[in-house]
Amino acid sequence: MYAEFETYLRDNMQLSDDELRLIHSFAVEKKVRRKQVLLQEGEICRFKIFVCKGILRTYRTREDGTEHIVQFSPENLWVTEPESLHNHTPSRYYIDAVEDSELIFWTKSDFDTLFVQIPRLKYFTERLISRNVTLGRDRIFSAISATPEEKYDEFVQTYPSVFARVPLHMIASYLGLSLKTLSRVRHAQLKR
Amino acid sequence: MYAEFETYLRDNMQLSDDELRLIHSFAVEKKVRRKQVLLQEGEICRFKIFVCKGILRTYRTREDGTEHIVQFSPENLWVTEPESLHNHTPSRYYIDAVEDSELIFWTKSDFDTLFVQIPRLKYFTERLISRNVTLGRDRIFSAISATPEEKYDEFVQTYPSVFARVPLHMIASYLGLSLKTLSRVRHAQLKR
DNA sequence: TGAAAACAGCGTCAAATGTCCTCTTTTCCC
DNA sequence: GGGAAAAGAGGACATTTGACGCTGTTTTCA
Repeated sequence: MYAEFETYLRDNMQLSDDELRLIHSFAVEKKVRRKQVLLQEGEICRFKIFVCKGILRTYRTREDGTEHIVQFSPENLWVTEPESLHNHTPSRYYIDAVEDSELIFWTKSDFDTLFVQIPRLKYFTERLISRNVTLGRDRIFSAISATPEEKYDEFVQTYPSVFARVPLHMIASYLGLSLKTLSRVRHAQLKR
Repeated sequence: MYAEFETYLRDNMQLSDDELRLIHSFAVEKKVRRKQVLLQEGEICRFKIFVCKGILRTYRTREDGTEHIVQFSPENLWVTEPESLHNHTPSRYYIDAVEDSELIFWTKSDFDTLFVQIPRLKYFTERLISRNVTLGRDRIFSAISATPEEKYDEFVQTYPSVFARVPLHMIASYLGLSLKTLSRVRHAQLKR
């Protein structure tokens, strides 16, 4: 499973063999089953995850128990709960597996060590955060301005691989629509 | 006007007098009038702004010309368009002043110089980004899960100073509601 | 200071959306 | 293999929301 990650590293950073070994030395590989929970609300998040295979989701619940997905994370993405990780505060989000998945874990302190020893890794991570900030803004803009149909179309175009693999009610949850509205949008599109 | 900023710096970082002078040496102060545009869609963003006084807003338009506000920035906040700034790409967002405002500008390259010379400033900025990521997530969660009334209440509680100073139609734009819905929510609350 | 623009409330109507329900098919898991 | 759970479509109905038009007030600015 580590092979996928090493490919990812080589594709995105120029690292020496020593550096690659160092990163590997802190990594913990783990296979999880569908629905397995990786982080519960109230827990303190102590890790960073890289998704080699599968899909994770990050969501939050309302008082009435409904789940609202803020993020899907398929292969080659990093997942953590930054707020909880950095501040050592209880997480307000859940993280679980949508499919059987293959993951690699690092603890925060190990990753901080890596940052010190491998500046390029730090730099790369900053670029990822920057991209995430941009995507987050786009998502907010879409959420406050787009029609349900536009939201659905954007999602399908932007995350085709996720779209094909997660149940519709999760897509509805991600988009902030009822399942009913989503199915109406889809139905209307069949006619066109 | 620079005094407010220096207070802010002293409150948030321990910096030497030399460091404070260095930061000052790159700063450009500017007073702007209400509605003055600081960044247009299509322009490349070349600056970071600190708001000493007033309120800025960051928004984007749809094809039909409607404006959708993704951020308000009152005193003591930093404003830029990170995507455009980092990648030297045309901005998809506008930034303008909601009130007459007092601002301080730095160019990207000057700020990068400051980061190198003052590690503590870099570290502090990372904390701010981290907080912004958290706030962004909260905003997404709210946008996809909350009722109009909840959105309005959250906004009033979270940003009382902004609430008191911007017109209602901008609040509606920020929350993703029509002005009509917003006024209905407000009307309903008067009865309680 | 006077005209124009911005702001915000209100009413009506039509459309969009959600809730609740049933029913069917698929998937999961022991 | 079989029973249970999950997924999703669809109908009926109530509610919410938005679009539009109109009005009155305040603010802005030339």
